[in-house]
Amino acid sequence: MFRQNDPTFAMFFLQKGQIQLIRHGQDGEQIILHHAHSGETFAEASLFSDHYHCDAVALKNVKLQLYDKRYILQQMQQNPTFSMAISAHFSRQIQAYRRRLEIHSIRRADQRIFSALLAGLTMDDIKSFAAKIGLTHEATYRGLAKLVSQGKLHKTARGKYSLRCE
Amino acid sequence: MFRQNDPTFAMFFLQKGQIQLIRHGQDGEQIILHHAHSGETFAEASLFSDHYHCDAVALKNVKLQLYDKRYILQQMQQNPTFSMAISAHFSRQIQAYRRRLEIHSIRRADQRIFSALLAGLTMDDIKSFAAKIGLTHEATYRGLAKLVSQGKLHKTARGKYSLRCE
DNA sequence: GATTTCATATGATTTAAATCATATATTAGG
DNA sequence: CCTAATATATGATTTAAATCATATGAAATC
Repeated sequence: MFRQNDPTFAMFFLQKGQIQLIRHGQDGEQIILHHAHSGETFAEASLFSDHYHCDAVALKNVKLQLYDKRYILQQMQQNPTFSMAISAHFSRQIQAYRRRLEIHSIRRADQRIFSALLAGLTMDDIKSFAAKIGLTHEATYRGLAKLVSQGKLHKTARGKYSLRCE
Repeated sequence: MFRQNDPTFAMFFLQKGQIQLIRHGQDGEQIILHHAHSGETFAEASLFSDHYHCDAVALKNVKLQLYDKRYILQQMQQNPTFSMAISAHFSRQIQAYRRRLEIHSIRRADQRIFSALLAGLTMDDIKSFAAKIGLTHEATYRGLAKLVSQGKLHKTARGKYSLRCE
């Protein structure tokens, strides 16, 4: 999508696929800053910066929407309602990330999985869900099975689970 | 600071202390949404919501700044530069949280600690640093000792560590 | 100044998730 | 349709962090 130090031109909405954001240190080491999954926006901070500070590399075939930086900034200048909407969107993301961090701090796999589902994290497929919440897929399969046996989850189909009484 | 369902009146900057944000579910269960540490803002989303959606409870003696909601929204309406500054602040926070999530996904304690320090996470005291990165303080002490023995960190004093060549 | 409290630090043990292995169901591709 | 690749699922083993325990240095309190 873009490379570190490229001039910024847009922020993105990832409709499908997966994007990895990597920063390159001066001594050549790579730091993974973020894995963007489908349904997420990324490179928001590029709106307020001249150059991208990391690479955005597609890990799967991706489908994405591009939001032109100049257009957004212009709208923000002219249209307070637009600004407010952007800010509101950002603040909700901050909220969501804080919650995800708390979830990541839960040590027991089954509790972590359950909290993640309560928080509304989507489980498109189990392997990427496992990665999202910082567990191996094996631990996630076992945790899901445990939650089903505890009656906290309902298994609707192979690989499909739903919260009870939701 | 506030209780769930209270009408929103402000967002906060926590100068000192620790605040826990807790949501109460309908069946009485408590969900920890966030632990705010000194130097962090919280309740940003309250700017765009009528009622607080969680309790904010002080865990230590706190010192905080209060940003009046009406004033901020009024400024955002009238002053595009202000709006942009708020949005830029939010987007940087999003960036930082994403990075922290990646750090949380690193399994080896020493690597997690090192990445956190590289990312610029502050280590005011080791116990709260350990909590921030999702490790026990014991694991953190051991990880720090290992990093020192590997020559990646320098121990400047009891409980004080610094990155080499920074 | 003595005492309590807490952070730092490390040793011993337990535990649960990671890892490695394997099997089956499902999907994708030739 | 057949084969290959992948997701789901679970068993066996390893590993490293959590837990429990203990000791010391530093700061706070009386």
